[in-house]
Amino acid sequence: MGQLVNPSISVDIVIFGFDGLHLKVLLVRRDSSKVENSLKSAQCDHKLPGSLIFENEDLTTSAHRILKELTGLSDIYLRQLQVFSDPNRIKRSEDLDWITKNYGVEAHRIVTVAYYSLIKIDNSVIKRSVEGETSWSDVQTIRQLAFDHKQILLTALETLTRQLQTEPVAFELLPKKFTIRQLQNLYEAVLGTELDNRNFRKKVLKFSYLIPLEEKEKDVAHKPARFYRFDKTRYLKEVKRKYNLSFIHS
Amino acid sequence: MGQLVNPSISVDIVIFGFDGLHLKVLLVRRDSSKVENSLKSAQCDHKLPGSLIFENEDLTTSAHRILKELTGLSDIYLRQLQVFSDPNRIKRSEDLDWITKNYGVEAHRIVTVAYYSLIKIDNSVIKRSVEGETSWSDVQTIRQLAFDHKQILLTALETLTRQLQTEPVAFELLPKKFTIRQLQNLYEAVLGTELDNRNFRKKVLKFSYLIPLEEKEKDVAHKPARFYRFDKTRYLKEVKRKYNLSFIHS
DNA sequence: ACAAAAGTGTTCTCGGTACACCCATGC
DNA sequence: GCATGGGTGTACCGAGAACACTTTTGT
Repeated sequence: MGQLVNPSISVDIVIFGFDGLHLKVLLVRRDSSKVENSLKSAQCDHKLPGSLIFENEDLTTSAHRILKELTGLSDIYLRQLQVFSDPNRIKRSEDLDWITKNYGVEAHRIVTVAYYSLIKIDNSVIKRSVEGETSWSDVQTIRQLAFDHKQILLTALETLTRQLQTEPVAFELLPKKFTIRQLQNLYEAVLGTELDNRNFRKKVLKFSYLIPLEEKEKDVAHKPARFYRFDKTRYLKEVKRKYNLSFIHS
Repeated sequence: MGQLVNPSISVDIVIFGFDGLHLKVLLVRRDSSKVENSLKSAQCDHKLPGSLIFENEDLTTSAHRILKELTGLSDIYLRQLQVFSDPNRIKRSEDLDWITKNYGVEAHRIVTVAYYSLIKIDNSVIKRSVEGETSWSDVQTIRQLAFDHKQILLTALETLTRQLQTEPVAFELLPKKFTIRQLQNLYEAVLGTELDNRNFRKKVLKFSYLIPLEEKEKDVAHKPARFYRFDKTRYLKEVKRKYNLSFIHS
């Protein structure tokens, strides 16, 4: 690496994606070949992407570095989640061995800062070098993960659910052109409920920042759906307008 | 201390209080006597309470330890805010000197985890040992603070504003018995707006978890106001009820 | 012509907002 | 009796929820 590594602070990232129907997380397979007794942890050999940090970098920079190494992309939605600092969060000796051998530093206790990130699956050409090591898993089917990563994932899910209801983060997960149905599917997948299509449409089509395009679906065996795109500038204007208005009321 | 200190991770706490009219923060005065050139930083000699962490403690435990040392209280509302990790957040050499001399460890770069905490000012008998060193400051009047603590304070304020509108945290800042007017003053102070008293009452009195008491104000030169208390159990029930109902809708 | 999903409108309820006056107390 | 802040009610408006049928395409 050539840079000074801080042996007590790491960054882990929950990277969400949406395939049109299910919410996915990007996981990496731990290479257990360096550690004996790897069979013991056979069922736990997936973890969140992450890394120890360099002494001269901001943690957000670390997180972006990890994302870049993994996906090749650099302009990605990223947000700090929270710190996980239980002194026993990495307790099993194989886990400590794995870290020591993987990073070449003597690891004792590691405090990790969790981030979560939203990416458009179509964009994310997972880089060749790590292919086979990384995979999209359906969030609903994940049973366990290495370290305390399951807990981190659950926290990220909670945050995503909340965000989705208050901020326009959905569009980070959808392709640039999307149909209203895709948008609704995303909300239904994350919130775990069914939504009334008529009311959903009525609601989202009121937003000035949802721009209808001329383009429509093709080769589908039903009435083709119109595509829309998200206009960030208009969104910011709309938020500002509401904010201003809220000062008139008391 | 007798315990192993981690020299690269600290905890800082924004402790909010409410005096009935203004929102306050608890600040500590830096003892600059150990550092030369202390005059240079005369205008910056207040900081948030904080400390480096021990290797064997969870960060929340660290934060509670700091609160206990400062106020003598242990059952206090505490919540993680976020990490501040700019490699240059502590850049001035006096600052580094101060840390080194204060903690007796060689400090280079410190990543800090900010917490925020809400306390009832009447309860908080600031412990004698640190009296004179700590003080409640009016949030609106604070101009600058040591390190990046001003920025941390602003982040905490934002979070508090948001929380106040979605969770019943107001009651952590008010005495156990309070009047509706006190509650309204708190909202007005934090949100920075005036609220219509009739509508405010109508709204909050609908909550089943706001319990009217028989007791009223005394010795006031106007109609005495009734006291209320917050019932946490009922709050949780009400939340649960709403949550269940939200599954009926779609 | 039929299957399959897209797209559309109306009614009702409820929460939020605007707004003005009487009430209990100390002095 | 008057000054001071506590406490109350009504009318309007807009957002959310329930609910069923027509449209466009491929086969």
